[in-house]
Amino acid sequence: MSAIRLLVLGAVRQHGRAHGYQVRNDLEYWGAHEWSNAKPGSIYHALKQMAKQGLLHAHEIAPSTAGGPPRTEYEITERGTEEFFSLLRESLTAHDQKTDVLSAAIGFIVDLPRDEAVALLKERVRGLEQWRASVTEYYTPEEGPQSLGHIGEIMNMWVSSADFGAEWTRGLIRRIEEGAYTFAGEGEPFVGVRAEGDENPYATGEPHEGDLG
Amino acid sequence: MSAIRLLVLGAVRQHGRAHGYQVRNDLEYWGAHEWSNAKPGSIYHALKQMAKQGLLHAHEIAPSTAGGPPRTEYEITERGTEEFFSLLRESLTAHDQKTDVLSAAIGFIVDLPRDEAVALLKERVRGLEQWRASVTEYYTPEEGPQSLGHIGEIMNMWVSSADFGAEWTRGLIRRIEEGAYTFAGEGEPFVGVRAEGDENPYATGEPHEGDLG
DNA sequence: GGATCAGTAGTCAAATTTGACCACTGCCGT
DNA sequence: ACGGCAGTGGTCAAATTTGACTACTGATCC
Repeated sequence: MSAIRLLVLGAVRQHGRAHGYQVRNDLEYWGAHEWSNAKPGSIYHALKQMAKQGLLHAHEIAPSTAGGPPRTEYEITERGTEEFFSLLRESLTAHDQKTDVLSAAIGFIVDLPRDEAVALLKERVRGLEQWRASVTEYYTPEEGPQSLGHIGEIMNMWVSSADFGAEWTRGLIRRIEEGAYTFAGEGEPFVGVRAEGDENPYATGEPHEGDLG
Repeated sequence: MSAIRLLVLGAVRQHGRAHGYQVRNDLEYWGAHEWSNAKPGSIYHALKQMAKQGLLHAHEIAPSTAGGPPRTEYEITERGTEEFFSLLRESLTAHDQKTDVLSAAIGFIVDLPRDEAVALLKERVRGLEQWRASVTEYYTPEEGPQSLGHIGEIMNMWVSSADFGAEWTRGLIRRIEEGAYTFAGEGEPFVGVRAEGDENPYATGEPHEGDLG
């Protein structure tokens, strides 16, 4: 699973109602074009697809206020909301995911209650630890570690990554448990979208030096 | 860029001449189905595509010795070899890549001379350091770090990942400089493919507990 | 007053990826 | 002697992703 569906669902959800370009802009505001495959084509495709699947409801709208082709506005449905939370929970707990999925999930983590967020992250750590154990056991050949040659470096990288990921997650859990950030049901939510007309301080036309590709 | 082209090119190259199923098997032997998108469809597609592009030469071959449809055998061309090394160098140095690309590159690193491998990895470290600097500078808002809210955790994750990646790479450089492994032009190369009929100790039908997905 | 550039909004063809499926062989148990 | 299953070798349709492109508005430059 790529991160695009989660990102798009979450963006539409925060707006209540949004057209493609708005979503596109939010994702850029979040830096998502730097760590995920959030290209225009993917976004519009995801919107259409999820509308077809009943996760979003499409409103055909008159020509836009500011040039360009007519826009379609989308609203998240109940099924869409369920799907959003399902994706979010899965993305937070599953260790076997690419970085972009986790990044996206962190971006929406405050849409969950604080307790649940912590519980899910703890499950993530457990998963990482288990996976680390199973990899080291499974890929440790009887002929000694040298029989793998440099291929062993790949295993080494996985295992180290797992350790790093677990450690980082523990840090995040600690911060959340100590009261950082504002979670669902704790009053004024964090505003993660720009108001109309607000300028985006992080957006530049071309990806800046240091793009994640 | 995904890792599949590098993997397939490298596999064919090591065999001298290989059919799709052989490639498929090598990749499984390397565990690539656990950390990359090396599914049958992708592999056969990549083979055909690269044959069309002149990177591989396709030999139409009689029905296989062991059941199933007729096989096509592929041989790497000169252009294919150039492409292989080009992809390999890029994958080793570029910090803005997904893990699967780096894993694949590590798997072929010994196809380079030792000096060059070290140089490329050092460049990787430089890239990571620079990128870290540019991200921290670029995404540090004037209103203080708290203005980003939990979104700051995403930046934090990137930056920590960069630090981890750099540190891991430094470790690898150290091991290589200390003489580990056998690189190009240093005699008997590491055998990374199974001989025909050899059984694969790491293959199971279903991905084992702890699949990277 | 025309060129051209940045911003708004989205489309399209081509390439790639996914996941399921086909067809055949040989072996193993009953 | 025959059913089923694992292994061999690959195809296919559908979904997704990519990268380039269209088309329009408003402002700015010279």
